[in-house]
Amino acid sequence: MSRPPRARESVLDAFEALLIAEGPKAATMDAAAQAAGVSKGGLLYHFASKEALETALLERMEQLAREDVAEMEAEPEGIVSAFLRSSVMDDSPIDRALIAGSRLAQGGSAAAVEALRRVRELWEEALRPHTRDETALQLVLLVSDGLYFNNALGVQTPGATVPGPVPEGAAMDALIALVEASAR
Amino acid sequence: MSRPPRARESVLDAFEALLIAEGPKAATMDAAAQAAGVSKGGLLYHFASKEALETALLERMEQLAREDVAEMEAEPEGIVSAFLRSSVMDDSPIDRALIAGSRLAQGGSAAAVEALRRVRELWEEALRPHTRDETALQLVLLVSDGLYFNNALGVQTPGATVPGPVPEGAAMDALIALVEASAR
DNA sequence: GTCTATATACAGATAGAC
DNA sequence: GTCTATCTGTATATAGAC
Repeated sequence: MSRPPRARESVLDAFEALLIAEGPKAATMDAAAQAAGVSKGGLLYHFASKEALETALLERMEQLAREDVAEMEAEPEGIVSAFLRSSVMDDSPIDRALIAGSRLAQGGSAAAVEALRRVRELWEEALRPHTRDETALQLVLLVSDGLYFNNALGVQTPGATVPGPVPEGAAMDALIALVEASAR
Repeated sequence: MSRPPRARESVLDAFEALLIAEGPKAATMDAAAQAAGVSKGGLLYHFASKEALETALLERMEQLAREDVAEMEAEPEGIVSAFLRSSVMDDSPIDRALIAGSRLAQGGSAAAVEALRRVRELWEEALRPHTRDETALQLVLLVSDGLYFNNALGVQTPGATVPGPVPEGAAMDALIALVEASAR
């Protein structure tokens, strides 16, 4: 764990950025190497295969998710509210990691599907003590999944910036209030 | 519109099935041709490019979505309930089309993102008269998106059949009741 | 630890026979 | 309308120099 090589992290960041901005098809090892400023051979020293590169990205995602849950549990506004608000994402490391992981999952990676499922279970366990019953818990999780899904779909087309189906500002506050009232 | 050639529809069905079962990476023109029982040249007579193949699939998806909304509006149990229940999908043509379209979207197709956005607007307009306000409308749509997203992620790994994060049976009934109470 | 050069495989697409 | 054969580009991965 000590301190991963600088170049290794650069490659991982570049691969993640490519997945987010251009999708799994464009996120090739070649493109990642170029974006990270190393040669293909250099990349392959750190990640012997594409699978190894993907695995490393997913491990980083799960680590960030664990840290994020710990932070949310300390939020004064309440974990349900903090959880929903964080589902719209604002370019934080965990948000970027989750979008990239989702791209891998939909691109066909079984490992990514498994990793995302584990992250969702983490959220489920953290939220359970703060919801009335299982139905209310599922409501909160599903609204979050919906927010996340819509947001993730939009990211891919940077030119689009569609007014977006995702509530913002006052509309988001109202939605959180409605879900909290139903769930608590 | 009259009556598309049989072989053309077979190719479209095979392409859709590949997207669902193995993801966008495995859904190649070659694989689609083989699964449909035609040669690559035969496929290319009907669809001159991969883009044309994808466009045809997305057009079929939008047509099915229009028909599906019309049917839901006639449901006696109410459109909100019918809409949520249909979000868990049961291998109907519209469900399969939506999953395949979502695979294309996450695979990087801007056209697929646009098509899915149009379908979502269709739902939005059909549900608006049956919800209390915009916040309630967004709640219903987001829960549906969440159900759909989770279900779509699961499909890809056929061996998995994870107990799944998606509520079933009585749990689903309870969820629908909770959303309806919040939204109506 | 990072590089260049190269092998292998396969996707998308074209040409033209039947 | 469907086929075979082939071209071209590009992705993953290997070999080995520096």
